[in-house]
Amino acid sequence: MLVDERRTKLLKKIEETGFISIQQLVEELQTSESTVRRDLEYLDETSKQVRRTRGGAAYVGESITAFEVREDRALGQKQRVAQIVAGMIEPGEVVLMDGGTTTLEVARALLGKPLQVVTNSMPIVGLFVNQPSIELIVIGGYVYPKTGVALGDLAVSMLKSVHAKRLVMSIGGITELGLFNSNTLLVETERQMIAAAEEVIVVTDSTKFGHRALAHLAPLSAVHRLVVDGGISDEWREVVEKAGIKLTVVED
Amino acid sequence: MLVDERRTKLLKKIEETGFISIQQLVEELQTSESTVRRDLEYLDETSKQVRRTRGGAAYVGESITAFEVREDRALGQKQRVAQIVAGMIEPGEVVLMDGGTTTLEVARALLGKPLQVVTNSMPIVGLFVNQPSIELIVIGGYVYPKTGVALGDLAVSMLKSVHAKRLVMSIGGITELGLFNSNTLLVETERQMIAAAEEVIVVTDSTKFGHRALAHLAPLSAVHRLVVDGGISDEWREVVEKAGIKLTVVED
DNA sequence: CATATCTTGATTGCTTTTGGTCGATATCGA
DNA sequence: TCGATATCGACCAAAAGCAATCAAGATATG
Repeated sequence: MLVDERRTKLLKKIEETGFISIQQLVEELQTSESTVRRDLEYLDETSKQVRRTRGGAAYVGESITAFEVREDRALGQKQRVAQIVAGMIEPGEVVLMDGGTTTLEVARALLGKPLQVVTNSMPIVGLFVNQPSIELIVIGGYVYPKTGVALGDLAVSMLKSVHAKRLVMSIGGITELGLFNSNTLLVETERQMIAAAEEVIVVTDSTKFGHRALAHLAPLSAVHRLVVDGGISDEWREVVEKAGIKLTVVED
Repeated sequence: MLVDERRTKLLKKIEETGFISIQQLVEELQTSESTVRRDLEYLDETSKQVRRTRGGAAYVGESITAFEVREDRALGQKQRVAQIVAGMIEPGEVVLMDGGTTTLEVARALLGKPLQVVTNSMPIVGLFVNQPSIELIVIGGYVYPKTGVALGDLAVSMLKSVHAKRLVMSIGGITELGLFNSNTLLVETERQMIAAAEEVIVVTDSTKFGHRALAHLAPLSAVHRLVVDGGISDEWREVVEKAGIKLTVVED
């Protein structure tokens, strides 16, 4: 193999992968470690697209390759569901928002829309603070560490003095007996949220159906709308609709 | 795995979670405890976004968005003042924390110390959420946009049901007439904070002396301690000490 | 054809990185 | 308060990576 040919191949490899080890290059180019080192040294000096690092080389040029594209796979579904829910919310409304990763996605989809948002979720607070279009009211209380949600008596009593048009909430499980969640303090708080809202929108994924969690939250009759991904079975569709809930299924 | 790659991943993990244990990092990065320690040590020194704490590492950057970055000039001084104030606070205490850039700096200096923190400042919430050593109680209410502080009736009534050992608060101005701040809603909330705390620590910079702001907050007699930078004049020192306030001056 | 030059692969010490151990120190629960 | 446990920093030996060097073969040059 010619020198230039080998170096071109090498550069291409680095470009493709972003990172590559010397060992890997030795194998792929069928040459010695010394040669690879020398080639890298040369490319590092001349091309300015390659940076040598201990153990290999990295591509630092103007990203021909999709560096960041690796990350977004499973998010697609949740984001589509979130978009649908966000579309249900009218500008200027008062929206009560529960914690959870799905509701956080909904919050992202709401960015830019003029709203009054009431929430006990610190991640959502972090998202909305300094958003000029959003008037933010935070529900205080003991912040549960893992989820960043304010709970407890303080939260409950504070919720008693607010009122919202819609509630967007997520759940830990759902059966014909109603909604479930895993934490009794959380359940207590969420009950008060339901009491404070005119319309209750539950957003969940289809895997939650048929699962009960530790604590019973509310009967199905408390829910007005439910948004779920396409994985929901026909049996559960029927259960939900029989309960008088407006069901929206977001197909893949 | 390459060194830079590993450190990048590590930094990302910390950023995502706010706090992460060494054990968790060992598992997720498939490396040894020693290596993780060394990487953390490196990141702690260089990146200034990461702070090592016993058992893991915490993200110290502006995790809750970059809001109002007027921490320009006297930053170093502010940090020294913050360190002093943080030293006044014993592990295990209940601390009530006001909003403001100086108190935020105090909060940073408190990272890692086991405490119960009560606050209405969303930036501080963003800093402490996910910190295992800190039990966080957030004061709810209407979130004032520019500063990210919860105010209003809801905040006041919630403050009525809490009690704290110490209050760390900042002010807009101070004269012999007492403390001042620029926002009546804020003043109302801060008055309730003073009522809820056993010891009131005011932290400020020397430029605030002699300036009145829109709203009178409290007389000097409400203050127990005051921490200020070295720029304070002898006249003001005397005024403060005459008022029975324990004065700590942090020299440059 | 002989010689000079270049390239390559292997070897050799040297440095960096790594993973484990050990005593010291901090934290937590009784 | 006092042990039990966890975490830490310092140290060390092994492994990995590196630059420098050398010899053998290829290629170019006269």
